[in-house]
Amino acid sequence: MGLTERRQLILKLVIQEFVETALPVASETLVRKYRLGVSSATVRNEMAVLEDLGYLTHLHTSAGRVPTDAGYRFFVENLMERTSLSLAERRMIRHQFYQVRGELDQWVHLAGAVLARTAQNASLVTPPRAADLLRFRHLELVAIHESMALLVLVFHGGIVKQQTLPLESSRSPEDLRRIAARISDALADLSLPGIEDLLARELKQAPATFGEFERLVIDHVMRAMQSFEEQAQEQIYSDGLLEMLSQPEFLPSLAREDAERAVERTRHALEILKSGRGLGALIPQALASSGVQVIIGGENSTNEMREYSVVLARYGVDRAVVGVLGVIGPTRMAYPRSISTVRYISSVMSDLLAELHNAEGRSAEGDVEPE
Amino acid sequence: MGLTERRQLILKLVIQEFVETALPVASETLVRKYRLGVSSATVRNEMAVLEDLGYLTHLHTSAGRVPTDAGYRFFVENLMERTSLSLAERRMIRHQFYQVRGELDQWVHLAGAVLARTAQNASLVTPPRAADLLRFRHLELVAIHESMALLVLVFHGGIVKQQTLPLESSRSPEDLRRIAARISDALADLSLPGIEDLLARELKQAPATFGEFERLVIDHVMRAMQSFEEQAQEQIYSDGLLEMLSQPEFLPSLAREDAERAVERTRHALEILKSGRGLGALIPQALASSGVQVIIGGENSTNEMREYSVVLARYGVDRAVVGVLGVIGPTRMAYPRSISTVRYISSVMSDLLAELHNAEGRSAEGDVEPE
DNA sequence: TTTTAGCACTCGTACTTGGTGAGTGCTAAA
DNA sequence: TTTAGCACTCACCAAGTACGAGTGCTAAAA
Repeated sequence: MGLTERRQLILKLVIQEFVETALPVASETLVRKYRLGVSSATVRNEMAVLEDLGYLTHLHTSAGRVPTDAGYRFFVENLMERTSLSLAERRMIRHQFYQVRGELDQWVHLAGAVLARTAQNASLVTPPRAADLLRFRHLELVAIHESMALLVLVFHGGIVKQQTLPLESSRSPEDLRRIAARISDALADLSLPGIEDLLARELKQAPATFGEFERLVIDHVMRAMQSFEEQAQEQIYSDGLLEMLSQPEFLPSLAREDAERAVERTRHALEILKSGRGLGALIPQALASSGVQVIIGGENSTNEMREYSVVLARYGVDRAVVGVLGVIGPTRMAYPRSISTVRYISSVMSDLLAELHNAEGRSAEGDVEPE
Repeated sequence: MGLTERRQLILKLVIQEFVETALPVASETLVRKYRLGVSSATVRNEMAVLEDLGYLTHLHTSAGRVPTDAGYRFFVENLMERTSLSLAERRMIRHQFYQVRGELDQWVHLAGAVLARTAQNASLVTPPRAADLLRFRHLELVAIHESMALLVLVFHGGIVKQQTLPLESSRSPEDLRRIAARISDALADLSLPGIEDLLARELKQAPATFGEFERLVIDHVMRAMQSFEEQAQEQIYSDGLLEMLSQPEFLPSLAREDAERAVERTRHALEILKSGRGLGALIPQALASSGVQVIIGGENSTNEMREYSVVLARYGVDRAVVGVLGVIGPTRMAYPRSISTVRYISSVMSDLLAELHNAEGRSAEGDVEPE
């Protein structure tokens, strides 16, 4: 493929310019702004070649050039300079996470907010979940009143679930405590299939190990695990809608265009983020591969996402708990910045989880960006 | 005051018509559609009077009439027929809550979703919180590994909080269990000031009751309670943005108007819901009063909310746990429907919480709408 | 062979104009 | 008090015009 130095430079500049201004880029503009030392006609010729190669387009004859998905792809792969967040930004982010270090359930929200603010686009984060199957660790029964108890379930990876449990007859706190301890010991470290096995074996024993009430509790545990496994796939937390909607694509005032388009796009963006359609498919993919993944526009599996790019990374502790986080925005996106943001926050989250697991995080692969 | 029957009828019809179509209402339209038996000129004269009284306005000379805030207020107070949700709707809603009856933390989300769908507007829900001070019930310590434990806190009202707790030295499960039981007993049923008292008294005793580690745990408990009390004010869950944005106010295609307005309004709505500015002030107010509250447009304390109305109700079990839920949307809102939706869902939530508290809910005041 | 000046051509954007129709406000008669 | 009649207002729409940014092409220059 005959992409001369100059053509690469021009492609890079067109993309940088377009990402910055959101306006089609004219040959004249490039020459003036970047002192290319050649005439606009020359640049036009080069642009025409880049267009033939599929890296640029125009909306109509007398409009400037705009990158195509393939153009962005080439940029991300070959032209982009790999940057990091500034030291000040990294410090600030670390600090914010430090402030909620004890509250595991805040991490996801914070990650979402920070991603969005830093990349100026929407973010998506899946809560950390067990790398393979959810494993039981411990349960607790707390009476609320005579006929109602609270069942608190703790799983490996620091995952906590609560459920209410109706009591047929009043039970003393000691009674509940004893039962909880008994079941906790019996189920310790088991996954859902493991518990099923246990019950199957237990059924064959003549003197039943578990009483009726204990069976009921175990049943609730199993159902909670079941529903957790099922829900886990779909749970995508998302934030930064407002940041994304500040992009000119959604502001008719800046990008001269039919204002109705902006409204439609806004609704569309809302629907995507709310429903998670088109996003769900990306998660398993991101979980399977390491490093930062970039999906650009039409590369998305669903047509709905044609105008959006997604930058994703896995985070967590290998073979223990993992999750996915990323940035989503219009294809006209500051890829270098999005990528470094995603990479950095993934490493922070990994470190946090590693602490919980007393293990090395998988922020590895040479990306470590120490505070 | 001098509002004849006919004028009241006309005001009512203007509002009904405007709420339905979102278009200014012409005198002719009313005569035709509702067979008023008088000429349009008569209706115009009456409308002019209603305008003088401040119940209606015009955008310009040759446009139909539009209700003012005062018009809506009069409608809500005097003209509106009090309706209920249909039996089918109530059944469906009850059913949905029944399906998540065990999962307390799902209730808020479900309430938000159902409110939004039923009222076709955005919803807001605050999680149930202790009516006065948060009271401790129970805690649990679960080791995650040698130097990290999970602290699970259970408070009155079924509120559960989790925190991680670094351990200086490894401790056996029995050790942790014993410590947890000891502290649980000591702090049982105490509020934050109560715990402070206890510690103050304990300090005077010669042989210290609590060891160093136990003090650390109690410290974490107190900090968690503190931060919970502080956060509780601001926690407003909101849903139904998409439903609200389907209202013609936000769709330039239907309501002929500068499309840019629609975009601005959309951003504005997003900001309000996200930041909770202008909403926070309503919560204490709604907590203080019983029954459904309606705040219309300019009646809001903040200017930002000038174009929105809010329908709010308290829910919960008096003197135990309470929360607030409601609907927010453009002033052009189907008030009867919003009000009955809010009332019904408040009663459902109250019933659910009452079950947890083994007490009668406060869905009382004659509004009981049994399934 | 590559670069560039020059220029015609295209097409989106903004602004103007005139026509249309919905709806009011007023007046005078019923 | 009601109503027919009518002038008047104003948003909306379509067509027309002018403008300007930017390209594509061509032919000459390097």
